[in-house]
Amino acid sequence: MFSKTCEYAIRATIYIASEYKNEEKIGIHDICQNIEAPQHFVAKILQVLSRHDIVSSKKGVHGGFYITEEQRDTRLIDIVYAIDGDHVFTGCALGLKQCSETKPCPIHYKFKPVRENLKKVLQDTRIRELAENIKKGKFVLKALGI
Amino acid sequence: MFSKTCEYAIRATIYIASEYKNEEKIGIHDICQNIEAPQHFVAKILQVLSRHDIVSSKKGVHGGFYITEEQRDTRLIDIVYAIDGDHVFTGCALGLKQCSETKPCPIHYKFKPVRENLKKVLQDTRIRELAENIKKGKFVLKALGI
DNA sequence: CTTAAAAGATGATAATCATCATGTTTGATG
DNA sequence: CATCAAACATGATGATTATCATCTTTTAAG
Ligand code: FES
Ligand code: FES
Repeated sequence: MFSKTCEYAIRATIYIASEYKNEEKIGIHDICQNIEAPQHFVAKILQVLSRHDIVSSKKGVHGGFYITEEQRDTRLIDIVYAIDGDHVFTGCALGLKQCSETKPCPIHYKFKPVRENLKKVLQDTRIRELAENIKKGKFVLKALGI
Repeated sequence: MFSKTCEYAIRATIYIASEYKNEEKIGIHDICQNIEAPQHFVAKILQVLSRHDIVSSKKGVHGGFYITEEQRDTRLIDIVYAIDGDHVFTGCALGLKQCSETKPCPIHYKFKPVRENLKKVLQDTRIRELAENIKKGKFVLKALGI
């Protein structure tokens, strides 16, 4: 559904939002350990998110990643757009060069509700909410056990 | 959503089903021209579909690909399983090693209906129906114009 | 029974995506 | 103002996916 890059981006953002408080920035090492992801790769991804104003960062001693109150309102769809682009929403499910309402592929109309449903979910879901749920322990950001 | 391999697989199967009649097998060249896909690649894919009993083939003079009446009842989900496996249905949307109901990721329950909807569509759609619609000219298998 | 046209099989190359490594810039702190 | 810990930037490697090429097997037909 999403690229791995995008999966890591979402998990990292949620983790930062769930951990950040009292101005204490979160280090990349900490992040990667808690979302079980490769450090260098996630570092690169977070730089992109930072440029897109989805997370914030600070260099130097006591630096790290953090998230502002406004950024907590980021919707999942913003992250998907920033990383994967709009392909999943506007591309043809069967790979035609153009997804078109007038010259559609055979499954266009069958897929439309699926895609609209997906889009709606991503549009309606904000980082704030997901981070709260992580804090409450309702959900996890890495597989437990083995 | 699907791999390119899977997209080509579905398009090729639909094309074969829409063209095959009077025992005249369809050649790979014909197929690829009409679905706008790379010939060698699709040839390889069709061999896999053939082994999975999704399409049929015959070697030699007047050989080619064709589809039986039973094979026309193939559901899209069968093709997806044959080519892409079950990842799209059972994998975690955020890339956790395990998608789990008891230790889910933050978007598990939000995605559940999307995935179920997707699965239902793929389960309910048969090649026969799609091929009929192509014949009627309601849909296309390659982008028109530029 | 030879030929040629077709799919089948296998491996090679190319493109894309994911991951790793290395050095540079920034900024708090003593 | 020197130091060091952090993110930033860029490029290199590795893995996976997509595509291409070459040869083999099958089979209708002359
Ligand atoms: S044309 Fe294929 S999904 Fe719209
Ligand atoms: S745990 Fe992530 S989708 Fe089920």
